[in-house]
Amino acid sequence: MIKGCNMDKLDKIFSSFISNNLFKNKSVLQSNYSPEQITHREAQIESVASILAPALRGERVSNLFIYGNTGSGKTLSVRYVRDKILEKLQELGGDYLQFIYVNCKLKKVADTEYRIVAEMIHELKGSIPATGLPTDQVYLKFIEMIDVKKQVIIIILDEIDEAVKKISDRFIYTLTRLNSELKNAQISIIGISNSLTFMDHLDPRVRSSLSEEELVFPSYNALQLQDILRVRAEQAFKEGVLEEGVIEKCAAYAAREHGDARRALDLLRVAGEISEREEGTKIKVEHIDSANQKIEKDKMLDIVEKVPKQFQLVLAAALSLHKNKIEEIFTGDVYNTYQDLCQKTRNEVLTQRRVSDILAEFDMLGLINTRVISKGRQGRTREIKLMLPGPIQDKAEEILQKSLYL
DNA sequence: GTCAATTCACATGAAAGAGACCACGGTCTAGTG
DNA sequence: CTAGACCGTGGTCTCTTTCATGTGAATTGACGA
Repeated sequence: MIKGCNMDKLDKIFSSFISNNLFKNKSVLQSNYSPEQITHREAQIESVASILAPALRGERVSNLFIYGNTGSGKTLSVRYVRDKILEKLQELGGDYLQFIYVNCKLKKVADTEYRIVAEMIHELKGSIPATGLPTDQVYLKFIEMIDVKKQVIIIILDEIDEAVKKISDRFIYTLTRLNSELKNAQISIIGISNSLTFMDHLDPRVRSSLSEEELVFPSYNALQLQDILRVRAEQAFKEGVLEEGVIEKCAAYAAREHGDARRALDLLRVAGEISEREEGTKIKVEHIDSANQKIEKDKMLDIVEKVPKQFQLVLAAALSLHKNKIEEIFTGDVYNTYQDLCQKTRNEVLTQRRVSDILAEFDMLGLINTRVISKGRQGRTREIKLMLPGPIQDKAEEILQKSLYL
């Protein structure tokens, strides 16, 4: 019935998209892009390179531990050095050096010791079932694979703090001790972490072996962010698309978030997309603001939607309490409301212990903000504040209703 | 009024269970020569 | 004789429960001024 009009509209959207493309090459702004040149990280790259250089002679290199805030170029720099070394290696015609890159934060990878080792085997082009084998079998297979010849293996564990948090530091210990079981190959580990305090919680033995060398990546300041953005923007956008002050604003926003360059690039990209959708020909300063909001919003709603049902129930309980204008929400209140909700929707009721954990996880995800307070004789509890801004709240409620009632 | 003990309502930890998934090896079956 | 189907065992993973211990300040009640 509205077919005709619909088609016209779609047609318009498509054609405007084609004719009015602000981007020259959008992938430059995506987070997995590796640029030719890395701005403002020369010193760190040199350090990494000089630490890893002995590998080119087939010698084992020191374990290296790198830390710095998110988006300070850690992963980028390490990958850059890796690629350069591999290039050099090819020039020399050697094959006695291999890198294994594992990002411990990716959901399917992290979580367990088993999967991290399995992922390493994957990186080496081996195959291993996703589950079903004893963990030591997996280690055995890994050892078998790398010990076939004399070679240096450099394992890059990105976001290693996540892995240690989930598992324990035992697996790093096992990894460092693997060398004694190897006859031919040698292993070195590069650990990359966002958390500066991560090291403090480690077993001293692990700590000393992992941080034979240490490197800090300082956060970018606003000026450095501007430089980075300029270089990328030039490649990403067509000429004259960026309005005056856009880069500066972008950099300022990101600098506020601990100088997160990834964030800055995201902002710029999303701003471009927004402007494009509005069929504008320029990216204006206002677009950065909208982009900032949109990124937040998308992130949160995404979580609301993807989280398991029990989580959604808990969130719905907290949300309804909040809607009833109850200023101070505590764990007990949420639990009671949650129980009612479960009965209404015929869902299983979990124990308070579990709900407490779920709330803690929401805190981690940033949907709520909790603070453990003691109310004296009224006991100890979490004080819960919802972190969803108004318009997002409505959307979230919509999503929750849909997935809980239907 | 002051001080230490009490007490609440959870937080936080550790361990273990349930149910799903999976690999592996052994056994059975049907098809082939 | 052999390939494939089928089973039992033993392993992991995730979510959850059970049991146990910890905790910070309002409250209480004894005490002394």
